[in-house]
Amino acid sequence: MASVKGAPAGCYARCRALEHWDDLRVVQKNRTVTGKGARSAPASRPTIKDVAERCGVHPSTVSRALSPAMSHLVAPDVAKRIRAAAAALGYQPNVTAAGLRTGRSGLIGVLAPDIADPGFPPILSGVTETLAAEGYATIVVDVGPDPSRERELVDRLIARGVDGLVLATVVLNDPVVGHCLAASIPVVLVNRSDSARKLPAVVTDDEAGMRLAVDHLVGLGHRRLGHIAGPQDVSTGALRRAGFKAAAARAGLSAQNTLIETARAYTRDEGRLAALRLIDRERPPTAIVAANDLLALGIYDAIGERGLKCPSDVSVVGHNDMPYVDMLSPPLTTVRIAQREMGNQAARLLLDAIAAPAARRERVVLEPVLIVRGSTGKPERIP
Amino acid sequence: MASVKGAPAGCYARCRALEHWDDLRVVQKNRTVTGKGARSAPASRPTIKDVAERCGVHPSTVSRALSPAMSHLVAPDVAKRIRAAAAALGYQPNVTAAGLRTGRSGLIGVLAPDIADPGFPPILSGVTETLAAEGYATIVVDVGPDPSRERELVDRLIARGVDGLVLATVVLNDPVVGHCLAASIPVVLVNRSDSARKLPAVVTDDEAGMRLAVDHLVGLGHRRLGHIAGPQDVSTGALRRAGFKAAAARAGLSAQNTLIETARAYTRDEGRLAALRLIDRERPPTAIVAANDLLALGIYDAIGERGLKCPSDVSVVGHNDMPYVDMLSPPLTTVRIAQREMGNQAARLLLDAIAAPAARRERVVLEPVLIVRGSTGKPERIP
DNA sequence: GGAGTTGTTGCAATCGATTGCATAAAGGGT
DNA sequence: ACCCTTTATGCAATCGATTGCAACAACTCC
Repeated sequence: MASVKGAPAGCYARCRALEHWDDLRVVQKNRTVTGKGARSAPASRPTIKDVAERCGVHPSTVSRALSPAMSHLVAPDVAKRIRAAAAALGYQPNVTAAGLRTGRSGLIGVLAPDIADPGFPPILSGVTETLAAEGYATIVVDVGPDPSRERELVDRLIARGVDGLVLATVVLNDPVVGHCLAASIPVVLVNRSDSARKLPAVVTDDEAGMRLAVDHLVGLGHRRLGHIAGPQDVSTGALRRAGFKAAAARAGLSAQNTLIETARAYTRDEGRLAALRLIDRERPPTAIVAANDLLALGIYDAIGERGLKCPSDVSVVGHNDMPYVDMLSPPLTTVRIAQREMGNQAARLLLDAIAAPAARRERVVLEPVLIVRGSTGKPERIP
Repeated sequence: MASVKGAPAGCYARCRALEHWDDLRVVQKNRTVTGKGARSAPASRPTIKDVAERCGVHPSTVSRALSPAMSHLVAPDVAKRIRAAAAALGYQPNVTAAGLRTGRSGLIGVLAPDIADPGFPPILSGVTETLAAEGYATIVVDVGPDPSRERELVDRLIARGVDGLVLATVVLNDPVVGHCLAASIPVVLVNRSDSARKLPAVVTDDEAGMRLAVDHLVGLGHRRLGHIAGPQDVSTGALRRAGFKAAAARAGLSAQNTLIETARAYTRDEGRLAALRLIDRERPPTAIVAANDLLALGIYDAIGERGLKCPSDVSVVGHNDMPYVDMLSPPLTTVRIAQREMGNQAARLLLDAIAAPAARRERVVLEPVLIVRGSTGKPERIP
């Protein structure tokens, strides 16, 4: 090995000879490894140095030849030779080492409130799709029910050297927002936004969505509407609730005819409990608008429990159009939000923020669409 | 800064004085940064060196003090001082740098056939839960419809330095299996297995699951059963099909009374098409067992299209018990597999493989459970 | 033909943490 | 007092790729 190390380098004319030598060396190397047994990794991946030795050039030249941004600095024929050698050896750059030097890891952290929530995968899918196209990989972290872990998880991701963060978890006045700002790491929020709107975000027009739902129901003849609001510390929960009230008022409904119950979480069971509170009132609403499809599922449960029928006794409108709600009985009328598109846009925004850290904070608001199915109909008994 | 660098180190007695000096230095450093404007990263994270300087010890001592495995090598009081300084500075080790040196990244790659498939999130959730507890983070990659990308994606993950792989994508005779074996990287399969069973895997007993479904239907009086098989290059597709045939034969059904149609993919629409082929036969089956809930959804579609009723005209059994199939109309009778548990076990197996690369290849087979709901009933018209 | 360009390549420092080895001090035994 | 452990710490190399700078060649221009 030492004999080769001392060989002259950087001289084209000798390369044929060097290749010959190197082939011998490689064989020897293999034999040594096999003979000795386990010299650490048996199938240790080739490094930039191996490629350099095989070509008789300096590692730095290999680095430049293989980097699109720097390859113009190396002679075309040498670059070609290097690329060929790299391919022959099956060389793949060690991203960790490059990341240490350049300070960029090519990793993006994604914080999710709950991976198992059917609303999340489409967003994630959009995020990864766009990021993967730019060579980034994503680390998805499930925060779980305890939001206090969020801060620690962000720190862990930063320690891992992520180049940016996608947060699908933030609550209003979330301390993690300030934390990210202080760490000056590119961040983009998705589906939710912070109260101060200090960070770029991709959201849907929650208030417009509620207007679609309310107008649809009022158009059907409903005059007494219920709303099951989501957690009020989450932007969607607060905004959809506000949107419901505003839309109802605009449609001429009095405050007594707009009933609101708040769910403590976006879960089916919380939806059920809130729906029962609504149904069990003295004068129940003829239609209920849920802040979320999962809550709507709970409304179905409650309706069944009370022996009522949807939509004849109670109409139901969901929100998000999560997969397969068209298969429910009755198929759920819901406000569709473009989740995949939301993920794509969030990734795009994050890439922009990474490219130009000082750029302005953009905010993308997507327009929701009402999907009318079987869970809404004319009220049978006008109260 | 040079003046401090030259200060004597490794001497407890001088530490108070050094701390004093260092505080001064820190202030100066801050002032310099603020004054100069943007000295690269404004909020650059403190390194092990910063902690060392602050304590007047060598960086290696800090490294040892902060590493649980090595901390026994450093004096308790010094270790305490170091931990305090690290906490004060908000020091977090740079995982990238450590990974370069140690060769371990703390990253696990997960290959998924389709993140948006409702069956996958629970598995992923189980995997990340167990891995996160051991300090690992997961990179999830969506392979998408084109399986030829799998090999390249694996290589990319390996280039990223992942310590192991969880594959939820492999097909029978998948070349990627040999590729992983050759790369000698810890791998575990989940939900699917390779034909040669050369890799550790966590699967459910597919044949037992089909027996549960078939026996249930035969018990209800069905004598002519249909099966919608999944893709035959996927272990679940082939094994469930074989399980269906075996169970039907064991129950005394003739070959003419066991009808099989194969879906080209685990999708709702493929299920619909296959179900139509089954229903449109001269003598259709009175019950259909799907290899997967998504296919069962398609059966519902087909039944509706032909103006039939489930379960009175056709009973349907699904497989997987994916979220919210209890909300369908009728609620889906299905074979439940412990997806989250599957993820947990896969992660556990992978951790074992990383800890002891030479250990034997384990194989975990989970037992499925039949969940009887409303989509199965006695056949109305015995054919 | 000498000075100035342009184009290629090598050299060596660097990123931040880890770890085998050397060293120094403290403690123990006779 | 001397040698021999034990314990605690520092030193320097290392992981693999990147990049500013220097060096050298070939070429151009006057």
